[in-house]
Amino acid sequence: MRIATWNVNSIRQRLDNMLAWLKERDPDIVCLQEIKCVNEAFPREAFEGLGYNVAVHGQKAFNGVALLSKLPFDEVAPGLIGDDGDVQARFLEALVSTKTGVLRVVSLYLPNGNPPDTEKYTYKLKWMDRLIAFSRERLKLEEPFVLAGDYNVIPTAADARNPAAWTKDALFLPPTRERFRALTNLGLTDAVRAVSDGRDLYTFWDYQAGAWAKDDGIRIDHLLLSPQAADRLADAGIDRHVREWDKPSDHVPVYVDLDIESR
DNA sequence: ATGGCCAATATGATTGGA
Repeated sequence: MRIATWNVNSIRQRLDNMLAWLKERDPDIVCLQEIKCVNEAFPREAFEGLGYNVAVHGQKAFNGVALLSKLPFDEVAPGLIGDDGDVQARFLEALVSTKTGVLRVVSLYLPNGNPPDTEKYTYKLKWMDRLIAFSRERLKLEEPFVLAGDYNVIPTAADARNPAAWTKDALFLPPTRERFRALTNLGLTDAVRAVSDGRDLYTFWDYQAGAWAKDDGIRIDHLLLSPQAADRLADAGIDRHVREWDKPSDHVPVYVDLDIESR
């Protein structure tokens, strides 16, 4: 079972790249972020033609998350608990059945939070508190559970080429990192870090300032695994070569392989 | 000198991203 996450920065601008990458990596489940369209505008036929079931939680112009799955969805639920007034499309949860039992997957797009001296940062921190509460509840189910997406969190200095450049940024400020640690301290495993100690494990390079050319990247897209998923962890990786393609997203896909029969 | 981009919008300037 291969599960991937990718912030595509507009699904409609990235369709060609997505189809090329799906053919190459052949994931069973894909968590997408920043689709930047309403549900009706999502090009679902392109993915259904490849055998994927499609679930979309879209919004006009910004944000928007989606799930592609070769296994049928048993349940799909948009939105993160804890604030009924939150209208931003950043969270989509689904349950699928495998030969050996259920698998729970979330595609999330955690708020950026910049600039930090504004309500944008308080929204980010509250959103993270809600995510911690949600995860605590789901972990009680003791299921294989993958919480994947664009976290907009640089967990440690080793996750940035130039950590000093990020010290005052919402992605790296201590309250942000504290909450990410609170999340992993619940018992969730950062899949990429579980299989590699290396630097250069970046998932985002800014379009500006020649960041890609200088490999001035950060690792902010993560797959967190429940104990029942982490016990089956076989591999994890980052498809950084996709950043080199024409019309790239500023993020690249990240994937995990679990020893779970997919079909 | 610490820069340079990209996407969506009742668009041609503004907002958001990170």
